[in-house]
Amino acid sequence: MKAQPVTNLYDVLKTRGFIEQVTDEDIRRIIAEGPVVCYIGFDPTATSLHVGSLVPIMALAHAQRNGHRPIALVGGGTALIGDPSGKTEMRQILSLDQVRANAGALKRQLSNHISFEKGGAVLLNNADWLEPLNYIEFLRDIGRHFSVNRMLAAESYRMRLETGLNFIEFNYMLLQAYDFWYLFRHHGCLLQMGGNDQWGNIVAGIDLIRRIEGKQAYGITFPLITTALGTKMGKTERGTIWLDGALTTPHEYYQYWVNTDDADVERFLRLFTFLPMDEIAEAGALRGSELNMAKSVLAFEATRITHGEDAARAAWRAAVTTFGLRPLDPAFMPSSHIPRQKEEADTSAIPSMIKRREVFERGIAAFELFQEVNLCASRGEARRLIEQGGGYVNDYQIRLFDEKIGIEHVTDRGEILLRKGKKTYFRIIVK
RNA sequence: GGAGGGGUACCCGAGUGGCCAAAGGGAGCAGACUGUAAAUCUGCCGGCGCAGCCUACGGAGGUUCGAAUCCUCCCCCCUCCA
Repeated sequence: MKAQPVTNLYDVLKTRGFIEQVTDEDIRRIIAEGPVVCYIGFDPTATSLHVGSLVPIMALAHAQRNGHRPIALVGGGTALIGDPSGKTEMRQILSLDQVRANAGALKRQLSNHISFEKGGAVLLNNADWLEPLNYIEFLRDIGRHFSVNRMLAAESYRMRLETGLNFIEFNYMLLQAYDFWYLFRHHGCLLQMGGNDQWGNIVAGIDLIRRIEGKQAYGITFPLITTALGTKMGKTERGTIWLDGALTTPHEYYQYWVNTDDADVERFLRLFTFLPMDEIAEAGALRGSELNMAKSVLAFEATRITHGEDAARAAWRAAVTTFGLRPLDPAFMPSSHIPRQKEEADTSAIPSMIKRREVFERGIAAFELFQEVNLCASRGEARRLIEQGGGYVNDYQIRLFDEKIGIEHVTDRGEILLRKGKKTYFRIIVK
């Protein structure tokens, strides 16, 4: 093993495609001089983070890997206000209880990517300092530093000035600026990162720090990541790809990544894995169906990062059993832990449901079964699916929509494998 | 508060008494072609064992043999005036 080359976090982020805007290029020099405390805010607006939050999460992980100290800030306080940036309508304001519950879930998930062990990353909740704020004091100490004229000029508000912006949302920028100042003062945080829609809020924080402390702080924003098709990251036909394994199984998660558009593979390997850049460049040079190897690696690594190695291997085995093995040359992307040759067939990662043996002794119409396991939303849909030739049992195409599925379909593994179309599998465990 | 415009399926959007389960587009699903990619082409796209029935055009009533379409009241959104 050769020694790890000295890397600059800024360069890492830059070459991997994380940087859209920087408030001041000096940040590169400052990062080179020593460990820096940096922070990114996460809104606890849902019970889980999703793939769309992966860019900031990976950025924090890179910071940690390069010897810096990341702060993940849960916006428990600001979520009570609602950030108007980049939104055309007012966001639903969450209740205190919802925010608290979501903040807890968020904490658990972030710890898959970042180590909060002693001396590592820090997880803070801005409710801790925002809630005790006193309105009059806040206006006198913080509010006086803000120019309404300048705030109105901010891109994040301009759009909303047309549709309407109410006072509570208008204050969001002050609170986020206050967060940055608070973290600067109490945690020595010099750098805030965030999505490009956060630019105005980040700059406001830097200004506030300059005014109160007379010191310089920095900001980096990430590009908005969309797929080659122009869709948002992590949003699919079937819904959001969550990071919580209970909401999106590791198998679905793996499948999401393995279905990446050709044009996105190299970019996604840079953003969503830790594999070295030279290996990624090599993978990106592949053409046509060869790119599928790179997609497997992407899927495996992305799944490994959020769900762990075991889950990733199980998802890989399920993919290999249903879609066939693609042997990988050991010399191809050697840093990846992806299995490279045949392992035992294993479908355990495929979503499943337990059904009683009697059901199949009696026999059940295929379309009914497809609807019952939720492969189809209604019986009508299941019926159409099968009539159009998209229904399979154990990889045999069903001809009649009401074909009886019986005990003879149960495999020696005690399962029935249903398939919808080319790639949606469902496993019935017969007990 | 006054005047006007509007609320149609997942989204956009046509329809202004029967031919409307509602044009067209997008999204989605399936099939063909492929590489678990994209593009393209074809079919499907409210529910129900489906030549029939049920539910649906903001909500509640009403007129009519028949209403998304006409009338009344209510709710919501937008524009202009105050």
